[in-house]
Amino acid sequence: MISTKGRYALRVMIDLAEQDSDGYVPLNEIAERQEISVKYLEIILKVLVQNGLLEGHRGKGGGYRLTRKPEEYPVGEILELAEGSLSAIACLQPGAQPCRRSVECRALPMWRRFDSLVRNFFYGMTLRDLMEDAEPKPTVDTTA
Amino acid sequence: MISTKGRYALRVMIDLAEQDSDGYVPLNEIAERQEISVKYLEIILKVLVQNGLLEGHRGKGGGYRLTRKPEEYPVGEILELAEGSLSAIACLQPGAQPCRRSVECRALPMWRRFDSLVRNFFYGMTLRDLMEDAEPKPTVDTTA
DNA sequence: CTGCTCCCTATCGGTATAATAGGAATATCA
DNA sequence: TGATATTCCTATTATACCGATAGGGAGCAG
Repeated sequence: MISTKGRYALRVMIDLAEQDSDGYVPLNEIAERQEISVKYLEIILKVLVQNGLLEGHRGKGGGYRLTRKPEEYPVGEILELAEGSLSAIACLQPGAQPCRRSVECRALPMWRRFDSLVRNFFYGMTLRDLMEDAEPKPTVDTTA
Repeated sequence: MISTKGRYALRVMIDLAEQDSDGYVPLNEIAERQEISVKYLEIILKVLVQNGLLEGHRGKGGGYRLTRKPEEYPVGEILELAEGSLSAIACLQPGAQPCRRSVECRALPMWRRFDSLVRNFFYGMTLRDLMEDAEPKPTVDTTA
């Protein structure tokens, strides 16, 4: 289950990518656009800054900005940092002590395959892809 | 994140399938084999019984048994019942009121694709597949 | 030095998770 | 009839996580 942390993080990153301003974008602008509390976003963005995905700048004229081009951000990286982990199964959490029953566990191979599937899905997609993923605007006015 | 409910439910189902006894298998036997508390399993199995995936029989000689052949149980069905939902995203939970931003949400198409991926994965696999999924025993003694 | 903005720590109510507990209902068998 | 085995039902608990709020400190610009 992907929580608001991952989803909000992604929305902020997309928002920043779409502004494509060279300068810093203050968080209150982003928060307003995305309709999310500034204070909550601060917490979420913290880990992204610490890991170099974002650069934060204090003071007047400060804000956040991307450190890479959108196509260089795998979605999986953002989600994994914001969520803390992408593993859907406790047994497969990095750093988990291997469960005693792993040898005989009939389900483990499936969990592993699932884990790969999830990882490949999210790491095979970048911020850029999401930007282009916008619902196509209808060329004909459907309100007619 | 798949919790113990889903994982335990699956292990019990596999256990039952592997016994392939025509009769009822008492839960304490399963619990012992699987090293899970009987009382906790009772709770988990309840919903599987209510939905007809298992049949429970009380009294001496009672227990649980499968109501179908293993190949007729999609893994997804078991997980979805035990977990309550398979949706990884709150927006896509069945019965969720559509989020106000769904039209403009850049991430939504990806969440939808992810949801399908997960569903197809788990519904495209049956208990039988898991039984055959056992780690192949090494033919050469690797402890040498 | 004033205001803006990120940064850090703490706190909180609510809910879910992972159990545990006690007993009621039901079936079997002697 | 009664003893025993088993599922079924309801309640309770401790712990942790989620989603968010709050207050203030640190740094930068004008």
